[in-house]
Amino acid sequence: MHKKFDHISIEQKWQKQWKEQRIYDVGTRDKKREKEYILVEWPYPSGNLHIGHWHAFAVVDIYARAARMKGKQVLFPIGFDAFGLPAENAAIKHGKNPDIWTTENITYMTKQLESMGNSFSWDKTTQSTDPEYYKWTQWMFTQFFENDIAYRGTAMVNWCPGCNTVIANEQVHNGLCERSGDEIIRKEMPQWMLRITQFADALIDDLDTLTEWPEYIKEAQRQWIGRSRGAEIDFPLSTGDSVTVFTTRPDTLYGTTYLVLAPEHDLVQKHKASIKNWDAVDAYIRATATKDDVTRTKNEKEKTGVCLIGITAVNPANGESIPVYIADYVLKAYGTGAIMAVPAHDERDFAFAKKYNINIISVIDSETIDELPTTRVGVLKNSGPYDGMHSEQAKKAIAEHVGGRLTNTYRLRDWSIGRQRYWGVPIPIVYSPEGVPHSIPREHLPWHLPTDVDFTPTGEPPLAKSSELKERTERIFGEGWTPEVETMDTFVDSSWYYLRYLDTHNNETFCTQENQDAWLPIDVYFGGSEHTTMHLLYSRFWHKALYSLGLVAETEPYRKRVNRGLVLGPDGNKMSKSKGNVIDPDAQVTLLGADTVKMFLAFMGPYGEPGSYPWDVGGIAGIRRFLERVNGLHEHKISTQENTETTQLLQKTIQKVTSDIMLYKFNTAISALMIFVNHAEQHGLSHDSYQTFLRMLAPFAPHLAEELWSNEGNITSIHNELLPVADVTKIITKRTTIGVQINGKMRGTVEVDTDAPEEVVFATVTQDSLLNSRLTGEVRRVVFVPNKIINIIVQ
RNA sequence: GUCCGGAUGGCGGAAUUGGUAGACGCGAGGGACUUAAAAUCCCUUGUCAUUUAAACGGCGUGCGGGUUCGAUUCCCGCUCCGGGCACCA
Repeated sequence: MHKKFDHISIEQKWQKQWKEQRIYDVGTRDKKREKEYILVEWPYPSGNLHIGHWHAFAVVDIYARAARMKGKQVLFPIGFDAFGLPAENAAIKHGKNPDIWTTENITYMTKQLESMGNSFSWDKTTQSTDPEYYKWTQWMFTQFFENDIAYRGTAMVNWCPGCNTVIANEQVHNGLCERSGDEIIRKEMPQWMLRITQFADALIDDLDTLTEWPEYIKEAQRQWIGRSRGAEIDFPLSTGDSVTVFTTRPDTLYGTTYLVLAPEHDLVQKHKASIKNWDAVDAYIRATATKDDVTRTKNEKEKTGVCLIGITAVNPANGESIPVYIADYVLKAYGTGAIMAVPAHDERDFAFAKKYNINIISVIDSETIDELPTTRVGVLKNSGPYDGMHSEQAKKAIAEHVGGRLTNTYRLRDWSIGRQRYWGVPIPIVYSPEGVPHSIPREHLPWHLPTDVDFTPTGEPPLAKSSELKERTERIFGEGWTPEVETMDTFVDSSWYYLRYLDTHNNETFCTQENQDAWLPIDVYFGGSEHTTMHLLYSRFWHKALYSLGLVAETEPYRKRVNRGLVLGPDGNKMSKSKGNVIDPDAQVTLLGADTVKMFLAFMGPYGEPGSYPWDVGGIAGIRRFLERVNGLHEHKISTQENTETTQLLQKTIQKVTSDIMLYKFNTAISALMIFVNHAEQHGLSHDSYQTFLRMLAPFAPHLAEELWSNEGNITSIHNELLPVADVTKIITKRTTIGVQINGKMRGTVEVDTDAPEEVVFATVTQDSLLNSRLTGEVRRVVFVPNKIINIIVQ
């Protein structure tokens, strides 16, 4: 009977020792070794590590450890993204400062993280709430402000009149505020913005340089940015000025029979006096304002709008007078907030024109007979001098003819980063007595978050209630100066943390050029698919903005990106408290051990493919059984010569395991380890093979591998060893089994010498009485693939 | 509606520059050990039919076609599921 697998004492013992000896610290860059910067999305300190965190960090640790055991210098940092709403809500609920709540959570979760036994680079940790961190978030903002990347603009927001504040999209239900029940008004408000749209082309085009990103992630970003190529065209109005529309189809300009403005369009208010049916128009504008995007798309199957009586426009192509409408199917924030409507060639315009009896003129003669509307391109008709021209040429020709400007428009909008919240980075701006914004000079950074603040919601931004902040501003900048009272969106904090990890304690700069050169780019970034278009795009933008200011040397931060799958509850549903299907990792670790939990999560399915995997109670027991057998494997060591098969299998296992790890296919790597153990238990293995196996096991079950390694009398850590390298010469086998097909159907196998030629294999088949009995008639053709298959076509 | 994934045993999943489908694990059934149970170990396990049996055969990777000596893999047309986006001009 072998020694029991006492995971609790083994794990405690080695975690303590690793921590004391700091074996996973990276220290300074050692140029003699290749580097590998492995990044995992830093967690929010919600209070408890859930199974998703384990899936995110413990499984990636296999990859990190393997890289280290390949002799690389590995940076595998972890930190906390600690600003945000939950802390503020908890603070409101418990009357505690968010700082205390956050710090307590971080302390607890750090302990939980240590129980994972990960090889994190604990000497490189940081957190977004540390003033030494947000000092640089603020500094970068001031650089952006001074270079017109950050600006004071306006954005459409959900305004709750009851709460007297801006409400996030997810807090609006059926047009009503989740908290107060008041009807939400969509309105434009002044906001701090970042010019992400200025980088839209680079954000799309540079995706082509990211050759190691999965295509589906790049495609998601392209779609999110939503670049449309088209033209801006001016339509003169009867009021004397003009309206600019954006269109992707300038070739259909002759078919334009009306214009539509977004109800919120500036020109509507401007020409209030000229609009004869103002009451109806005004009512429509007010009705639109109460609709958030969700209800607008749900309930608005039918197109609605109001004609602006008293205002007409001129189609610049043919000089004809056309009516002007407002309609909520045109959005203020997209394009120019106004469209030229071509009912013959746009489905929405068609439905609208039918309803309001507007002219429909077809200007495209497509090859096939289409019912209107058709959005096809084709040869033009009813288009004056352009009749007979093809759409593609006509787009440019007609746009130029009417003085239009070829341009792109994007679905992506500028990033609004101001939040009327307490628990965030204060926006480092002060206003002069005249109300002009100025960035706060570097010597006053960090611009501390004040603590004399009542953060219970009243509608007023919490920072506006701080007398300390007010006094501080006047003391430094002079009487009458006032502070900005908004804080930043937390996506800002996480847009550059990968840079701070490289230089966590630097007081002079966010990260030295030397450290950047030493570690960037990030070799692989592991994360959740929910961040594909938000965080991942924001941080790429942030990096490009820094690049445009000469603060970083490369245009892209992440060389590879891997999105992991999702762990579901045992019932196959998403884990949630209300469903009672939540698996508590701490309980599993106590019961079965950290190595078991980690290996089970790795064994569930291929990492890096967007699947979802139910937690299988029997499955984790199977992993535990496997580790117990590994724990007893030393009893199968033999002092006599090892079986050749065992030697070969070991080499094959090394090959399989090491290559699978690099492909994030930890599931099949573990399967290969199991196959080896099954074999070794039956046939025995040498001392050398045993130790080689342990080194392969080390990334997967670091505690157990260390224990068994030390039991072998080794005095240094197994995690400072190198991964075994397969000896290919030992894998070559003398005999090979070849599949035999007759007329394309599998009929059996034959064993021949490896690399045997066709004649030999064929002869072997004919010597097999069963196979030979099927070879009736004339052999017409033989297809032979060496060492794999022979297919004999008869008759 | 649209874009991106996906569909393989009772379950999670293996295997694709087209070449022996179902590795590994779970579950299930049978057996050994035990007074008994747990644990452990051994055997069986895609499906259908035939035979006393060893065996051998038919079918089989969502559905219907196609290309090929050979298709889970490639092509065409569907169905269903998951995720993203959605009046985008």
